[in-house]
Amino acid sequence: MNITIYDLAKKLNYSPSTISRALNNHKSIGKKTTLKIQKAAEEMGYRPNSHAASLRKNQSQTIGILVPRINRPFVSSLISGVEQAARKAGYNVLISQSNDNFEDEVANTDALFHSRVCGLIVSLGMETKTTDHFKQFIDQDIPIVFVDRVPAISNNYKVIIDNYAAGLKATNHLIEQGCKRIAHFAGAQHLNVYSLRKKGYIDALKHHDIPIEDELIIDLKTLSFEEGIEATEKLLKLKERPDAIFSANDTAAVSAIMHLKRNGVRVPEDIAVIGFNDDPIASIVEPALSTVSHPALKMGELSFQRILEHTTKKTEEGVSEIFVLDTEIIVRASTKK
Amino acid sequence: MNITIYDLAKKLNYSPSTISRALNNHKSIGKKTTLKIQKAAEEMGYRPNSHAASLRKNQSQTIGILVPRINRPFVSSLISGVEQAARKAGYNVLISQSNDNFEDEVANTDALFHSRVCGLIVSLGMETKTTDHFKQFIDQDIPIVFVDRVPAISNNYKVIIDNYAAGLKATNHLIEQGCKRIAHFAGAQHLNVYSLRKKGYIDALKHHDIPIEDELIIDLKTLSFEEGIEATEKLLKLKERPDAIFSANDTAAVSAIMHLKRNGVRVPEDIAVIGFNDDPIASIVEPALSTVSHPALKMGELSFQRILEHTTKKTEEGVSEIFVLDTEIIVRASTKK
DNA sequence: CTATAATAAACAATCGATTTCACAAGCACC
DNA sequence: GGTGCTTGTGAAATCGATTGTTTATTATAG
Repeated sequence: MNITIYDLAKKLNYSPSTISRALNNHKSIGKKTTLKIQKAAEEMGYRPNSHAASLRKNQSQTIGILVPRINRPFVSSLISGVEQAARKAGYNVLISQSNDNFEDEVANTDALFHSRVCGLIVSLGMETKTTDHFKQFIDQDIPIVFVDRVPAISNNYKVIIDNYAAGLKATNHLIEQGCKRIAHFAGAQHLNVYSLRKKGYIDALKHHDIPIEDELIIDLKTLSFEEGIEATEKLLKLKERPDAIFSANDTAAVSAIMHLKRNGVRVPEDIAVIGFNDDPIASIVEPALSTVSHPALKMGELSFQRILEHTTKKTEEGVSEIFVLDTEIIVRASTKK
Repeated sequence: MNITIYDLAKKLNYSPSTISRALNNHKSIGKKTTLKIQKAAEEMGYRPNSHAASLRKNQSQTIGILVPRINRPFVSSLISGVEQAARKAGYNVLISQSNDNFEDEVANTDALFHSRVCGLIVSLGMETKTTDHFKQFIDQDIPIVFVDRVPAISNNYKVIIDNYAAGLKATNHLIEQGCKRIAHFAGAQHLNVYSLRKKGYIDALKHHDIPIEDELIIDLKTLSFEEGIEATEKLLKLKERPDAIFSANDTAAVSAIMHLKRNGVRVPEDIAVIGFNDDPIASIVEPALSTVSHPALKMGELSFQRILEHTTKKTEEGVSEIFVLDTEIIVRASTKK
């Protein structure tokens, strides 16, 4: 049914080994032979059986992606970027989601490992505090690229944005707009994306000699729409209300804007709001939400590049490289005082 | 490095074939033997090498997904649903996107075919008018499930919503709100999701003896944000403006609302708007957009179920079944006159 | 107690590509 | 003309699981 290298061998009067080598551009095969074989393979519609190759090499031309949830704007764009780059290079992409559940994350990691992926791209779940489940990859020198939500371990690649700088920039932007009492919706602090944003926020205030007030910093678990409303409610009850909010994501920021408006608070005049991610909803809410843009697609592409380079260049074991991408403050109506 | 059935065979003093059969619950192996072997496999952390099995069986425990674009709310939810169900059943999921480009769609279909996926879930691209590239699957009795954007061919499964009924319902809803001149933003008419929605719209008008006016039906290519604005602009220039818009997707509907407001047209008082999909932006825009909800996650799960049943139940070749899911009109402020 | 059937497990071939080792031909050199 | 080298190719083992065929074992019947 399918054409194999044996069929080619018979047809061309070469041995299967020669066919295999020619198709892989092995240097030990003569140029004209290689060309002849490749042309014939093309003509006969030969398609390599990737399972056979994977079995023999104990590795597949497939990379795995593990994310908390596929259907989030940032994540789906990230995946899109990975897929795009991988497909172009002839790699397949296996996906899995942990639902921010640690056990699922471990199980899926194992499943991808046993699928013999040649590389793994991971964005950690909310609950993840240990990383033993990734050890098996490191042991076999299978590259792991952590994206966005990364752990503090080494022996892997990291593709991230400078969350600290972004936190600084966002807060500075509010200060430039004349805000003096800036609140912060912080995410789960054991995830460095959120703790760094908070740190940036705090340092920006310090640089401008603005006191840090605990009542203005609201730690949220998931930064959901509902939590955004609750947090906003808390701020509204304060004796001295803030004049700005820096939310660690857009979802909470948008819900804040909507809740503020419902309560007769003007945005940005009374309270300016800036978010994080540049989700589609950010440009739809009114006033449009200023935010920090996250180059999701590019992060995906870059992540795949890391794996490809590691795989092909055969870099020495145990490399750890961190790639930091730029963020951009997108100024919209919600912060234009 | 990895434990194989040979290791198990040696350890337990059985032949590899017995091990294999025991692990697959083959009836020709005694009960106690089966149990003993399975327990030992578990204890030793045995993991089957899926590539070996795939090679031998010429088929993998992997299903392929082919969609136009991963990072669209409907699609990423669909994928999420598929992944969830597949993972639970021990299947892997390969993804690929066509970018609504026909050549990419063909190339990716081929790639998935040669990856020996045991089933394929497809949502067609905008440009797709022929379906020869799927023939290879049908020939080998590999199940294909078309979702949402489906072709008119048989020998496959289809998981869809009743677009005609949804078009009817949406239009009827507007009529019930007292609208008399209802415009329609129609999508590419060679895709039946859009032509059926339009048909529903037209028939709803007919049922209520409302004349169908060509100037109120605006055919759009992609229903993008920009096209939504252009279409709205056209409507505003009409001598007699409509009092409602039924848009075939939310993106164009939201951009219409925003453009209407910019032009001093009140929504819903002057013009009511209803969309389609229930994207996140629908509940953020003001007034919140009424829309037709699409059970994306469930469609994904169901699609996978089709494949699983086809694969395990070994149904006769050439079955074609269509699964039609319910839609729901979500009434929000944009249509409450 | 033997013959036959039924059950349990082993043998060996197979899937398709890769890769180690071997080998032959061609050439240069002394 | 023999030695040593390069270049090009082939034979055969291998990766790990599956499966059709055989063999060994046990149970049942006569």
